[in-house]
Amino acid sequence: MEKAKRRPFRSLGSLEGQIMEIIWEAKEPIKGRTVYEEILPKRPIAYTTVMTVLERLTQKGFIKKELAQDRAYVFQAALSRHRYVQESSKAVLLELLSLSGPAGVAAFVDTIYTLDQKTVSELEKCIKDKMEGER
Amino acid sequence: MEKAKRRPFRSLGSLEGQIMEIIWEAKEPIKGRTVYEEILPKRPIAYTTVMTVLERLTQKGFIKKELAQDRAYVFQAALSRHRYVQESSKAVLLELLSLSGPAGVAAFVDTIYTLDQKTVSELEKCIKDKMEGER
DNA sequence: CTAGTAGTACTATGCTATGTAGTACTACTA
DNA sequence: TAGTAGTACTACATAGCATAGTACTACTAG
Repeated sequence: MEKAKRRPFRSLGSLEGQIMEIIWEAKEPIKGRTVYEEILPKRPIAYTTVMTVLERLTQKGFIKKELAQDRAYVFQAALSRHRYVQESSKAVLLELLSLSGPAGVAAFVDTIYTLDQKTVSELEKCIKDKMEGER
Repeated sequence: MEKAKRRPFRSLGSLEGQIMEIIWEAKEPIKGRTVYEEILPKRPIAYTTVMTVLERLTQKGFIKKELAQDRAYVFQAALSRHRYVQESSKAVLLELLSLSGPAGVAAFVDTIYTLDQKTVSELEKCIKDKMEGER
């Protein structure tokens, strides 16, 4: 029995997400030690825990690690935040489509409009640009 | 340390989803046995497995069960497919917003346009209606 | 009225993802 | 050369999900 994984694109756990945040925030490659220090105030966990998660994120392809001069590895995003959002969006959309077709996606859009006005405006602008670009 | 569950709205596992599909498809309350029979061709699992999942879905509030005449329970959706889509959409959107603000949602919308033309058209129509309704 | 059958409830097992962390090995530095 | 920082390896707990067996219950056909 194959196990129809419902999401080809795996989403992140809370610690993983927090760490990705830090990595995205840092424009440059960042050391595990630094990630650890930044996360400490918010979440008192061990250095090795951070390293473990960093390793797992690397395996999952979310970040890349590279040997730096001082033999410490530095990590950087392999997937920009933007791209991550896109990928996960796509996964969700495809799920919605398969679940209830265009109507499902429409329901989604509908939901967007329940959000705050500012966001909606930005979206409209974005969509208009897009539409103009297409035709 | 509290564990910041990243999704207030829990998504469904593959079997769970498959079963919800069947329940949504059936317009009327449906018996466990029937669900079982419908799922068998696609996924050869035991009757009790189906019942277990049905029970879990009930506990999670996705479906309701009711005693029928012949002492068998019948199940029906407590959440319409539409509503489910909306709820999960909202969860995703909020996640996107917190992750990268309106730009994140925009990236999402962007992604919509990578889908097939038909879907996009439907969406545009839907959005236009919506916009007109608002102002 | 009794045996079989269908149904439900309860319980259990295995797997995977994730969070968490300890320990051992390595190499630089004071 | 000893201590320190870094990495790798291993381990353990928990939770969610898929899966299913067993025991108990109640209707139904002889």
